[in-house]
Amino acid sequence: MAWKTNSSSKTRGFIVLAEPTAVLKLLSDPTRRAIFERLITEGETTVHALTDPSGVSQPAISKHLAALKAAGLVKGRRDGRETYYSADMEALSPLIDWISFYSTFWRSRFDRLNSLLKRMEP
Amino acid sequence: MAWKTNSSSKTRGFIVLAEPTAVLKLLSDPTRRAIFERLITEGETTVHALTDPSGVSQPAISKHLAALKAAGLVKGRRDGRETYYSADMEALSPLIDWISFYSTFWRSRFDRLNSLLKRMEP
DNA sequence: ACAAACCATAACCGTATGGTTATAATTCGT
DNA sequence: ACGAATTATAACCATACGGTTATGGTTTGT
Repeated sequence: MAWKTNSSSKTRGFIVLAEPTAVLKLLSDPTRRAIFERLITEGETTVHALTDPSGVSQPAISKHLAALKAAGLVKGRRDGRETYYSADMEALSPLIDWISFYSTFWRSRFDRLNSLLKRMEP
Repeated sequence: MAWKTNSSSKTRGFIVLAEPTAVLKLLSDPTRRAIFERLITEGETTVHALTDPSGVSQPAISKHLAALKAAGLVKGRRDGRETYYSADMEALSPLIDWISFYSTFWRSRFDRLNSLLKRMEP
């Protein structure tokens, strides 16, 4: 299998998986994932709206948003003095691909074993 | 939505999601995820077999395995002086549930928007 | 015009984390 | 029986990380 660092795509028949490390690391922090989840469910949201019930300071939120943005998980639109952030679900692809790949791998192993057992039974 | 910390199940009609934080944290480390992937694809594997091409020391591998085991991602079977570890894909459920939940949420939002646009077009 | 609001960044800090070496405990092979 | 092999654990270390306060730059409202 071929591995590529940036995006997930099909090239010359090869299924090229992007490394899910960055996405996993970003989502593994609870506050950061909470921000991401709010952006998914509420759509465009400003920084101070995210800060309000978060329990952490505004700079903390801004740093998390910057990290998420650097990985393409969110994008920010400046409007006047406030910045509207929104989630980009597409950036979850590396993670979804990773899970899909190993789930289907495991599933096919399981299926093979199952059919083997079936063939042995009768 | 209700949140539960341990497992993922249906209780009294509620869909109860386990927190994916632990799984995400464990998989976000490249060497640790590499170990897990090897256990998926190769089945039961000993510690020194995992150590060999890993580039890190045997205690490092053992510590990673202990962490994975604590979260139920792997289980170990002692046989003589070696321990055979294997992956337990079932422990990925919290992560899969999380992705599924937010993917379908996003998908349904998209579908609603799409049908709205369709209704406006003609 | 000016104070307040909003956001990003810098500087700093305590802790978590992933790695190392050293060592102890079993178990295998001869 | 004894040395080698396998694994786990302890002790330690450098760095990464998530948080804080301080501050500066815009933009808004009055």
